[in-house]
Amino acid sequence: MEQGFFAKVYEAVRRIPCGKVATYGQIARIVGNPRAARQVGWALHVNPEPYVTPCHRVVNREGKLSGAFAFGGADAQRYLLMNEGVEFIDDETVDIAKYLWEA
DNA sequence: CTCTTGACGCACA
DNA sequence: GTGTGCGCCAAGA
Repeated sequence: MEQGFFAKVYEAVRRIPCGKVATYGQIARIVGNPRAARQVGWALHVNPEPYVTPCHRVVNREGKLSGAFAFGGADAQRYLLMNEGVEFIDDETVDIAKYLWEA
């Protein structure tokens, strides 16, 4: 089941604690490819198990939602993050400066 | 096997 | 500080 890059992405994303958010670049760096931030998003795109891979805690460098959410839409993502205590600056932007996950 | 697209990031103007 | 362009890695057609 070792998909290599993908498996690492899922593993890193699952490490994100509740109430925290991580950036694609952060995940990319963890998996060993700091330049593969795009592939991180792709890994979540093919996210085989969105219930175990909290892609809703993964946002871009600006804390902005990707827009393409595998759970049910950005609306669901806002609800989940807000439910975890994450504060939103905009309807699709979280206060990543305060809720950024520290690996 | 080759080209384009893609849930991003960083450098430069 | 803001806007635009290029680059990196991987997968689909």
